[in-house]
Amino acid sequence: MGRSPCCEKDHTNKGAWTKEEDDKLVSYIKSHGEGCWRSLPRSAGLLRCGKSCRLRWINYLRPDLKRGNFTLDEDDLIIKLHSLLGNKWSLIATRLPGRTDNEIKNYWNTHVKRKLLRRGIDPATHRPINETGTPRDSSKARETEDSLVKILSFGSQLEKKEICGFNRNPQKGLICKRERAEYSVVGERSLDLNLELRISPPWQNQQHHDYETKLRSGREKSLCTACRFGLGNGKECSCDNVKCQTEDSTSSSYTSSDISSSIGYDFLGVNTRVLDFSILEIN
DNA sequence: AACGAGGACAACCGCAGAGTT
DNA sequence: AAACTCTGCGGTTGTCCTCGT
Repeated sequence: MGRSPCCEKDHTNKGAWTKEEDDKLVSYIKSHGEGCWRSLPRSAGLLRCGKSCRLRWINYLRPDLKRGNFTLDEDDLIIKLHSLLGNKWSLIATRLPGRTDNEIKNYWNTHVKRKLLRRGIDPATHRPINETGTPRDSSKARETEDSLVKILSFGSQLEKKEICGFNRNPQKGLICKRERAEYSVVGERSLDLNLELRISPPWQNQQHHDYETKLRSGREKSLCTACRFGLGNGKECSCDNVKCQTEDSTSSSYTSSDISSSIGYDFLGVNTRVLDFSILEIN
């Protein structure tokens, strides 16, 4: 049984958006908010597919979008993130405020790829083009694997039950198969790695910086990570967040001790307890 | 001025995963 | 558990623009 189409294709416009359509979409979302893309076109009086509306809003009309050329910093960040994450454009976009995954993908395909090729670097693997052999074949490969293990175990001491196999896919970069990646946290943080890439949701950048600044100046009380992630559980939590202590968020299955033990080693923006290493797959 | 090649980027398509019934 | 819906993602395509000849 096939899937039903997301919209009636006979009665929808396609192609470039007109100013009128943009205005309709913007004013509708301003008054009703995002979401329910399927019904939005009809409600907003647009002869467009819901997917098309979503794309138009996310990639072009959203007010927080940063237009204009990519800066050198953004350029470098994209390259670094791509070497780690591969073509995970949405994930990369979360680290570049005001940039969309589509924009970054286009930028990568039209600028960065060429730039790397000019430097003699394979944009798919981030390794010199003339370098032969798979990572597994060289000492460099071992280094690569070691660094990924360090990344995976960032800030914590992990008991490495079985080192997972690292395969390099030309399209997707390093792959760590989940069934072979079994780690468990056995102690406090021991590694002090500065990986530069502290991947987290975009809002965390400024918020985290502000929080740390306030903390240092004594204007902010310390909070457990559960509270900082909005997962506060009043029963177990003993941090300074009053809201955290009084709210009975029974919906959360994570205790504050679970989460506070994970402070400092969030990866990909998700607490390691929330995103267990055993299910982490980079591909 | 006309044309073609290549670049830039907006938009579309198909698929997968999560959520719902 | 299965069927279905909705949303988001990544790859690809289409169109417009710029530049060189």
